[in-house]
Amino acid sequence: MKRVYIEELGRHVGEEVLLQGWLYNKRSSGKIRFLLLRDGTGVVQGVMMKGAVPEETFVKFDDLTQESSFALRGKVRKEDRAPGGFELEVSDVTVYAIAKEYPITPKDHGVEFLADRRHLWLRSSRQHAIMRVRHRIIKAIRDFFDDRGFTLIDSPVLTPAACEGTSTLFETEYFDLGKAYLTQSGQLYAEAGALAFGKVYCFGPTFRAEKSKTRRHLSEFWMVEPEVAFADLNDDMDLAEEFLEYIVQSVLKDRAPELKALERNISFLENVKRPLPRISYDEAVAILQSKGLPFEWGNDLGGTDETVISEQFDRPVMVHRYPSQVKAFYMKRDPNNPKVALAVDVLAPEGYGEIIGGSQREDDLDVLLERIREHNLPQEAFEWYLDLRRYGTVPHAGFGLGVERTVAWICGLDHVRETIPFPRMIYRLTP
RNA sequence: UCCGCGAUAGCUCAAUGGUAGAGCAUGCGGCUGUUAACCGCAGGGUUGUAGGUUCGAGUCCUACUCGCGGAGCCA
Repeated sequence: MKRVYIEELGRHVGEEVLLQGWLYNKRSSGKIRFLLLRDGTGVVQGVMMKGAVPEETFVKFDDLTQESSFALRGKVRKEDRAPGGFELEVSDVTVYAIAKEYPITPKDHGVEFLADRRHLWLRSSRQHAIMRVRHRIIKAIRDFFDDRGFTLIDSPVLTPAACEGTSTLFETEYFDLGKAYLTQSGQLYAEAGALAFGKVYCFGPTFRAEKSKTRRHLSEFWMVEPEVAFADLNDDMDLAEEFLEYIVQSVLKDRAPELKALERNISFLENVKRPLPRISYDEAVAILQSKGLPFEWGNDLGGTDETVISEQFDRPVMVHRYPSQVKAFYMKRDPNNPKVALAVDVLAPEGYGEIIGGSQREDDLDVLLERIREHNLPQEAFEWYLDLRRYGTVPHAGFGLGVERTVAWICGLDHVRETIPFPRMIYRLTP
């Protein structure tokens, strides 16, 4: 008998098949019994009628508890009354393991309870939908760059010093070489890659030890960072908007059932097409002040400010040319206005905040040396980075996209903790 | 680090300072098309910890612990 998955049942109508999985739920009406089997690709109900199957098969229903592992054999039937449109006319039941009392019942649970059981929570349909969207987003990210001639140059996780010298890092002992830090960004290494390969991206986990406690922060999160040689800020923004359009349209095309299961209103997502609006920081400040917010030129945008600005647009908005004082040392200043950096942040709609941060990089050796001194960074730690300016420096630019914020936005979640299989937060290291 | 909110059955939550309850889950019974099925019965409690006020505290007060949200910081 052929072993099949639930998602392919439509191709096996009328056939006898074998399905293997776990008990999602069961219902009985006396002489007719329904077993809901979950196999990771979907849920289907098996139907048994008393008298139509041997009594020893019929009573196996009584033993099965939620999440017990078992197999069903039977004939696939199109059935409009069944969830999913198909059901299995059960001829045999094989029990593999009876589950102990399963803690996650089909009723409501609190966030803390579920987070403590994240390893089980992943079995639920909502988490299933989120992880399948996450997977599709990551595939879109890789396809996008792979199809455009980018080379994957991953950056190290263990680094000798802070990349940007600003945020708090996780620290560890590294043999006899002193302290090492978990990376907060692969960008500096991606720059080396860009000057070696022209177009590169790195994609991996990054770490921040800030004691942030908000719905937008994790201690460990994934970031993809493309870097392109012979590119300026406009090229960078062109790439970012094409990239976002590709990601969102890929998810809309291939994960519509999952978005529906998440009850996501997709109208904002359907709008994500080029061109995306581009406004300068100065224009953003004008918007904030026109809304009566007490915002002064020179400050960085806070969470509320980002929400107010993004509400003015029906799709992600790019804010460029921030005051250089609030941006990292490696960002090139605008030759037309040295007070601002050639930086861009992309703000997602609906208050999801910054999902992309990027810039054109400082490519002049002397200027970069001055920035390192201004930021009180140890020059010796950056000598290799300065070499990139000593040996054939060129204008180059790149950006980083935070995967979890992107998943939260596309899925319409209210917290990034559901966007990654095992979230790491300030007060949570397990499971 | 600061501000706010919270902690009662395995879970989600009720309970005017006066006998701690319901739904789900679990066990038993019933039901020939269920859709988080439904109906009946049963078991299940040191009300986060420590102290205080009171004739009497789940409820009021103090401290602490843990969690959640926000601010700051950051992406």
